Amino acid sequence: MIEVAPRLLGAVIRHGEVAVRLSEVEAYAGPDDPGSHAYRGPTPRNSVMFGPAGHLYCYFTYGMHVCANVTVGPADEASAVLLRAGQVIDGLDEARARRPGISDRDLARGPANLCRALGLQLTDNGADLSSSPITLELGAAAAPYLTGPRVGLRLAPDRPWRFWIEGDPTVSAYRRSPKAAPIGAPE
DNA sequence: GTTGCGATGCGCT
DNA sequence: GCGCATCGCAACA
Repeated sequence: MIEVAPRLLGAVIRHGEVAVRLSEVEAYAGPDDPGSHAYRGPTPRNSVMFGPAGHLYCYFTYGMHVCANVTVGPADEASAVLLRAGQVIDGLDEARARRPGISDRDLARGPANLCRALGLQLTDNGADLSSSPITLELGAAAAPYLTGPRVGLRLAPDRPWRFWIEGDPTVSAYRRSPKAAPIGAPE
């Protein structure tokens, strides 16, 4: 499933008028990954992760933000890819209206911002990407990409499971969680 | 340019 | 009750 994550780079997620070409994603590998929501087994919140691939897992965090993942593995693997950033390539006017005062580059820069630009909400949790108003079109060819540590996690931040398109200005700034262990510390 | 911190509410222990 | 896969602003360099 880690191999699948970079294939989402360059893919286009579309919700109504607005489309975003993904420039940055982050992989979460189910029950064996301390950083994953699925780490402690199925709960009502993460149940979509334990379902089939090709569905949207949306969750609410920090009292105000929504983030979105795409489930990618077999149902029992509970793996998903967090959509971290991208470029708005369609529906620019609507995306701007949702995020007044924000530059075009930053409209979908960061996982919560991406959801706001696309208009994704908690009610979109579980959406089937093959038959819903939300669709995902995979890119024809993989873009050159880089990998590095994951953003914002307290646990297991150093697994190099963040993927981004080299040189793309819409990739979010890397910030390590202040509560994460020092770089290179054992998990 | 970077770093620090408050906002805000739900899921889980 | 506590922690959080975040963001944006204020302060500093």
